[in-house]
Amino acid sequence: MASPSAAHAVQPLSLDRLKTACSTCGLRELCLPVGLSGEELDRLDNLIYLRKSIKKGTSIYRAGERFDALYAVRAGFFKTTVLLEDGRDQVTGFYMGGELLGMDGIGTEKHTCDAVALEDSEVCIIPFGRLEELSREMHNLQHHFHKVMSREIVRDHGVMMLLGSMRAEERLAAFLVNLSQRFLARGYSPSEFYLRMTREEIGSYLGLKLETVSRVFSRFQDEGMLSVQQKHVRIIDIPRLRALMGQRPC
Amino acid sequence: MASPSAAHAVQPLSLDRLKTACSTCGLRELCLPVGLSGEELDRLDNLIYLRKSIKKGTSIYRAGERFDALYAVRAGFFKTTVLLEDGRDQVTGFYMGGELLGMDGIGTEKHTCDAVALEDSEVCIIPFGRLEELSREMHNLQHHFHKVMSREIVRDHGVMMLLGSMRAEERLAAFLVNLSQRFLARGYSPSEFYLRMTREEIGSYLGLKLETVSRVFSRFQDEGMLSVQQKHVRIIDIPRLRALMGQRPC
DNA sequence: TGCGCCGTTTGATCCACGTCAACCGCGAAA
DNA sequence: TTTCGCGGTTGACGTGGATCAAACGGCGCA
Repeated sequence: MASPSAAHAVQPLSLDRLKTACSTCGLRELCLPVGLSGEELDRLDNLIYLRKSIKKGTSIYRAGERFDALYAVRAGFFKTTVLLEDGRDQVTGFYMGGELLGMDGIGTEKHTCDAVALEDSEVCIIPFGRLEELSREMHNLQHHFHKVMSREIVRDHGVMMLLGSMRAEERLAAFLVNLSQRFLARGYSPSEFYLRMTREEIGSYLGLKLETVSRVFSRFQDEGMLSVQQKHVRIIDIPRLRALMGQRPC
Repeated sequence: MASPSAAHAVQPLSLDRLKTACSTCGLRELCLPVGLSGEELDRLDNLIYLRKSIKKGTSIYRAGERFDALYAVRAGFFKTTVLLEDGRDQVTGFYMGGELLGMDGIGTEKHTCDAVALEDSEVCIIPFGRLEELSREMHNLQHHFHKVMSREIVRDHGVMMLLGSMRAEERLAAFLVNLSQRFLARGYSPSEFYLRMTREEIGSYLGLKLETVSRVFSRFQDEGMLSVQQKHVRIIDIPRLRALMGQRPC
């Protein structure tokens, strides 16, 4: 249903444009526009007018490529991976609607990881130079962008904690609780969802082998904490899962 | 010895002030002022006029405390640690001269880790609100600050890689090579230095137990790659150490 | 409808690192 | 100078997760 203010927009192009805008995006409360006023939103809309479809298995950018934009996930699901010279690679993050990709590239002007779609997806392109420009004029935007970067750092510390001092069960529990919360924030069920990534990708992110991930899933299921079949997960006992992720080994 | 330009500054306060300024700080090429012109540097000096001494073992800030400033290490050495409810804690980083601490706090306005001095140290206080203000007016400062945050993210990805897919020897090699480079960038010897942290702190950072760290040090020494006694390290074969950190297990 | 592939599950075995314990050595305090 | 305590080293042993291997099952494609 078109909003009253859009009713007199007669050109299809204009309508398309409207659909692209942050101001009408369902994810604006999770994404870059958080805290912006109506007028400010309009200015951000002028900056973010390009979108791009990314087919499953293809990448937005790859390590080594020139950095010049950030990407906001509009729809779909992504992973980022870094790789060592010897071919080993590791998943460093999973990204869903409203989350920002590409901040790793600012420091060196080159991307340092690959951002790969785990399903057919769509991203909004945020030219970084213009974002800096605009955030020089818009206090709120500037501050919110700093918050987003800071949270990425805190998230990474959480993963370091997980990789450095948690056992396999605790890691998977933490992973599932985190996914659950993020689905909830996006209006999806926190207790029932489809995993977009393989066991191997989960393992890579958690510093485990796929067999271990599979075994821990089975153990959780045996203990009645959740049910899994393939990529479909239903969490039955979130409190127990949550308790597990901060518990001593013995 | 006072520099010629400071010779006619008669008030002790003024001299003190001069010593505090970024413009005369030996670390300015590594720290926040990177890329600033003379006039810009002066403006930054007006912002960063407070310093603080931190005794060994005490902290600049602790998790949960209100965030309102960043801290640049002027002298000394720090670790940051996060802790789980159950008491487990983990070192998330080591910081030396010219590096910025506290960016984790921006996102939630509360610090999320403790920043503890590993030796008597000194930090410059950078009030964050004023930094945002100034970086709205100064392009270069804004961009450099974004780069610093981005590099923190990339550094964390490196640690995640290390924790998630490297063996103990590779981890310690990577750690030593990293330290070596950072000492070099600060004009110290890249091949001979004193560790400011204990084996336990190294282990915590690398996801290993102190005994393992100790054993790997001994193994490296037996193989002639370095010599260690207590906290004194002399690296004999950097190339071999470097080769080790990107090698397959077998 | 049947075939083949890839992701997953499960079992048997191995090994890198953790755990537990003893001892050493340096530096601070008495 | 001796003592004490903490950080570090080293050894013996245990174990969580890796590795190797086999089989399953859902899905795309012929």
